Amino acid sequence: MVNPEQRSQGRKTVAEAKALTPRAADFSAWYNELVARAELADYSPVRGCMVIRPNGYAIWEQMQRALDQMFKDTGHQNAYFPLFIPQSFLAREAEHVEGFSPETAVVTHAGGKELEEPLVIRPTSETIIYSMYAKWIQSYRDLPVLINQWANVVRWELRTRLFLRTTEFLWQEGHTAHATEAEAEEETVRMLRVYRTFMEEWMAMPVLTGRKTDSERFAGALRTYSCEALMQDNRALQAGTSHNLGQNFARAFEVTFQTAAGGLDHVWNTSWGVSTRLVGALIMTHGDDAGLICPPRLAQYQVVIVPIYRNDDERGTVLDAAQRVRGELSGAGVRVHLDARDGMKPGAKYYEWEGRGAPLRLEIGPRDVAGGTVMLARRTGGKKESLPLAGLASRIHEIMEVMQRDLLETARARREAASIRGATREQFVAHLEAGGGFVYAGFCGSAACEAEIKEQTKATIRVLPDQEFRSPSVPATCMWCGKPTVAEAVWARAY
RNA sequence: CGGGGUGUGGCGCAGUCCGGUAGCGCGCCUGCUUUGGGAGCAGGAGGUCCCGGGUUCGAAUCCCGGCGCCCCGACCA
Repeated sequence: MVNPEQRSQGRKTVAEAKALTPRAADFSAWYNELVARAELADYSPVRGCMVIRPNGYAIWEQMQRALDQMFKDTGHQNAYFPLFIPQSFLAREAEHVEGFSPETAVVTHAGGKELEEPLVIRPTSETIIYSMYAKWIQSYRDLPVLINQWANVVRWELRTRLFLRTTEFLWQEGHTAHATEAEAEEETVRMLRVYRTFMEEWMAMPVLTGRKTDSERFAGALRTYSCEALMQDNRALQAGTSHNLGQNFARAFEVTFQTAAGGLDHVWNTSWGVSTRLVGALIMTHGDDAGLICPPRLAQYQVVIVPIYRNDDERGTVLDAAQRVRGELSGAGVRVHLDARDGMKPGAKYYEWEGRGAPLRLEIGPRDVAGGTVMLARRTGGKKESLPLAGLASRIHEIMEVMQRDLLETARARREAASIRGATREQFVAHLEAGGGFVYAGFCGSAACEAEIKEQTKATIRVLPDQEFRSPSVPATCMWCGKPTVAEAVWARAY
């Protein structure tokens, strides 16, 4: 017996059978299918954990490379602190322990015995790092301390999504110590700017920067700043944070130093981090219904060469030519891959590399070999074009630069189209109902008002925007309660 | 933890109502023919039907009890 569903399934075209769920139909299904299709990550046997597969890890490695250089350029060194933290350390800073206790994993047994003091698996490393800084810092001459670490952290999350929120994730956490509050603030803002630069110039992802309200502040920080991006489903994603920790941890861990004047003072700390969540941000910023679109600067392979041939003769000459092109591009600093798999039709390779987000594809067949040309296809669309072999590498570099810029501008235009400014309460609610996006409006500064808005609309204040993102004019009253505005705020429903 | 859904080859699903020993699409393997946008034909591999009990001559299917996962709510990079 064949029921109607089965028959219609049997009639599906190949394209239908293999297509991702379109973003417009179900954004979250699209995201999950894309991650699987592009082989970026897979679910692990442990709930909430993920395996980052080579294609996904390659993107993270590119991110790491770029960020690491930026950290070094701003005077930071890398170090490594241990995974295990004595449980009592977390408890030393009141707000911090309250913030993280519910989501820590704790080791109580090891070596076949119960431990005298349980060990927390780091959810973040402030406590272990500042306990060490207490040993290393004696004098103002030892300051500033500018250290970063690349590490894994564990937070026992209830609801997880690959890359966006997993129980264990990879990140970097910078931890600095300074002699004055002003210096710490300067560092906090400097690193926020580094993140913004990275997100715009490498990820081609536009972000708003600004300060978090107290309710969204990092547990234990004086002030938290963040970079906020808007995904294609018009939900906001916190992409990076930078905290001015003040002297909170310095007091808890007695990180003191002798001042030039001979006095004793606590240091001023900062911490800042971005995580593998950025891979999720990249997917949801640029991906389309065909799959991932990776900006050239972060792509594992910027150019993929697909050879086309009909018989062994052609195969020989075409592969020969393809290898020469690969050599030339590679020599010119282009990350290039020749897909020489036999027995797979060119079209199938096109779809596969499009799904994986490769920015550029070169097709080389007998006609191209004869004419001394290659056929170029861009992942971002448009007609294929025939390019002469002469000067190919520099042409490819130009095209990648244009593509990198266009991706950023397209994303920025999309974000702006989904943003409204100077909103009233009615416009705020209507905008969220209509699909969402960023809403700029007047805010009275009251935590109670903020909480009520969150409860009733699910929208949170993403940031109190930095100067350059503020609106030319801001309503004089809070869009929700009508009391006088103390700051402009940007709301959105968020991941 | 509350509400809803779901568990069947690697992936997506049908079969469950009405019990008879498992099927479809994609993927995978071998061979031949193919290759400028997801190849065709032929042959083949692969399943504790989530787990444990029960009912029955017989259970993917019915009953009881667990567990996992997904979605929606309270927390979060």
